[in-house]
Amino acid sequence: MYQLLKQEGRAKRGEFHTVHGIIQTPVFMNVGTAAAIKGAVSTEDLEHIKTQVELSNTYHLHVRPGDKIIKQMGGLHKFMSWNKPILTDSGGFQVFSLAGLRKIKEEGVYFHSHIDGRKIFMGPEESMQIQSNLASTIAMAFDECPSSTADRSYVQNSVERTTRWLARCKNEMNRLNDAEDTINKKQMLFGINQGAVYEDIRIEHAKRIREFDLDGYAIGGLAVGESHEEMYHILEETVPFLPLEKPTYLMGVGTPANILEGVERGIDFFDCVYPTRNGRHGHLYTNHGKINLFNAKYETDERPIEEGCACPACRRYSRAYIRHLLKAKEMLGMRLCVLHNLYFYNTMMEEIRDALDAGEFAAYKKRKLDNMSRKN
RNA sequence: GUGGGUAUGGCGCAGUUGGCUAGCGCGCCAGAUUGUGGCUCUGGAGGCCGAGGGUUCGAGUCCCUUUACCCACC
Repeated sequence: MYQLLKQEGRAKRGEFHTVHGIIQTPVFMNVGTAAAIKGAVSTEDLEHIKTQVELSNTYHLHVRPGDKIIKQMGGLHKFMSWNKPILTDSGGFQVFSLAGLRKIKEEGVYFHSHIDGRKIFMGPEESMQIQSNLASTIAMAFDECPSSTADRSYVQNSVERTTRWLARCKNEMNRLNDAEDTINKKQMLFGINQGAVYEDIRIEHAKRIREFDLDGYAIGGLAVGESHEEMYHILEETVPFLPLEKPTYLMGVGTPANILEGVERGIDFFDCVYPTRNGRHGHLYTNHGKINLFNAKYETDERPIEEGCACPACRRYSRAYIRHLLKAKEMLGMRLCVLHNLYFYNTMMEEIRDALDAGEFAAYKKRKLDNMSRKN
């Protein structure tokens, strides 16, 4: 159940009640594709860096270790020892990101496993079954994410198919939630809006999927090659056609600036690999812009990544030390960097919520953007 | 002391029978990366080839001298 607490312009401040606790929005979900945040980050760590929601991937967990094994182990929460909300991505995005390894048909998608090459079929029903086995808090509908450069007729057909798939997802989810051996009988379902950069297709699709009365609505297929301006424009045009009384989720986005712009346009949920992937590569977010710890100028830098930061890395380690760890390929280096970046994102979301509560989001956003663009 | 070997950008090396603005890996520097295949990709800076002399139209490549280091034998 979503409760809209406050609005500032189109920006929403809300609470999303789930069987695994309340999610304060806007929120940034921390990406742990294979039931783990890459970089040797434990779920215990997540409790220290303000993580509210963990995100895992249906496709990856289906391939390894197998959703049936996870069900046997009591579901994803028990398996990875994390009792707060988990959102599972449907596997739909892999249709896009693993392009070349797939064949899309009306019934679903044929993949080749990136692990061992074996052929896998996944359609709406399979995706729902897998996600039900994983027993995540929120399941995502199985969709197709067409390329941002796909032509109009392709996108039109693709989106119509995604709508048909959504109907099948909802039916299957209802059936599974009623089944006797289902772990999470209150699993929620978010639908996904598509339409590439064609605003009329986006709007039409938004109207269609809201008729399904889902638990939340995502906007997919953005930040895949189009410009930031196009992305913001699509958000401005599309979000107003999604129900205000339900959470909105901008999938796969993004940079801190993207998130601030997204919040301003009415987005509640975000997720992105940036803080984790960039952390592993030594790119660290600070309030004065991004820094690359691999740079030689940090070789003898005794300062923490960011002065005043309370994350596990900044509390006791210097840039010089962490740089050394990264260059020596010590796991601890990645770990500290990922922790810092996630802490940065999670803290920024907290600041955004506080600003919204105080009715000062616009001012906060401007200040944050100004600071981050400053050279240091 | 004798014999042999090596000296080419920060490090490790390629450089054919001497021939265009001397390459490569790593490193360094700067970017990219948006529902993650622990990656990958894209640029950039930096050597006049140990030093000196000679042969030649032309030498990192041949000759002489010299210096440093390595190995072996005394």
